[in-house]
Amino acid sequence: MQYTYSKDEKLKSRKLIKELFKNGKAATVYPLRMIYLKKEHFGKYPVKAGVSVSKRNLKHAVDRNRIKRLMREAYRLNKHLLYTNLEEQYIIMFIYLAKEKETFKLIENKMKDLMEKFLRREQKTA
RNA sequence: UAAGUAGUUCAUCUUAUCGCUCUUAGUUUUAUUAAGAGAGGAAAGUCCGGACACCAAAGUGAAUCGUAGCGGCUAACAGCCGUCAUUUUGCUAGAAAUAGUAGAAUAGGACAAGUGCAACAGAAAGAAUGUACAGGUAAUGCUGUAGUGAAACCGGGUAAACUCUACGAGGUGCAAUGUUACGUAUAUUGGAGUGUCGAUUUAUCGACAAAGAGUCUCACGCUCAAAUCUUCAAGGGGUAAACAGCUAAAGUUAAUUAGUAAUAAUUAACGCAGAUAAAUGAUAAGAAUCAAUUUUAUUGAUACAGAAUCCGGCUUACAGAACUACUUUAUAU
Repeated sequence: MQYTYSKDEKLKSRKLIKELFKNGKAATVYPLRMIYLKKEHFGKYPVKAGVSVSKRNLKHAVDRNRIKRLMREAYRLNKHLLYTNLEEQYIIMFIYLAKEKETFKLIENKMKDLMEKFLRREQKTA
């Protein structure tokens, strides 16, 4: 299993992001919220994912960068949960809801919980 | 030695594992391998000044805005340096006025164009001239003194009051702008494209007048048209895709020379981030510094803050460390 997170695995197209926010469904494990949508994106990987932190919650760019890096790191180390269990292609956006900075350990644990919650829900509907 | 003020420099470090962006080279066909590079003194606020780009000349005047002793530096500036003046603080001299010296501050042109404003006190704060006393005249606040006040007729004070003077400023910003691709895009619908005169090639040309559009506001000036066209309005769609712009630059470091200095010149070395839902990171261990507890180990903290076209400034934020200068206090000689 590769623990990479290269350009092809990132959600970059503005068009896709617009569509995601319009039609996507949400799952929350505080302080993280996941917005996801089943969508053929013709990439090589099963998932395209991005992260986002609201300017309203964290005022300084330094703090937002820090949280985004932690979230990306947590996703990178745990994405195999999604890759091994998904058969169709998805686009996902992770959003940080808290107004304070959190540690990496907490974010990683919540990320795992969130992914499991997401998988359970998708397998039920499938 | 300690504390304070000002200035300058730096602003945690090392190793391992797992990653990200760019460049180069290879493998070889779209993935991977190797090497190298990868945030700041403020990258911040967006407050000034430029470079660069476009606006169909990028013009003149007005308005508006800005600057304001003098000289210099600079691509330019509201910045910096020097200097004069004024105000002010300390010290020294002196009986004092004041002078000398060290530092700090200053939106520091003009009230001899016009208009406005001036608490309290005072008759009166600007059309001056009341009262008392004295002097003087043909006559009169004509003259002096008293009284209030910071200031009472003096070319009075006041321009971070209007105003005047001198000088300066066209506007919009890299989502500028150019190329390519996608897209039925010169889509579609509606309105307007006038009048007079002259020439002839008889449907074109030229001149004049009026209207329209553009030129940030106003005026002038300038520019813009003949039907697969121009302009105005309505109105729907689409990309926010790729490349260029995009980082070699008023560059950084060092030395020498010129200059009181800001700064400039010469020589040598270096070649120093270019992302775009946006790279420059995460985790673990150790070291360093500080604080607390306790007593020699544990716990906690390590600031302010993250490039977005690029430079020069200003302003604001900032744990701590080092150096320099000055001031104060204590100790020693």
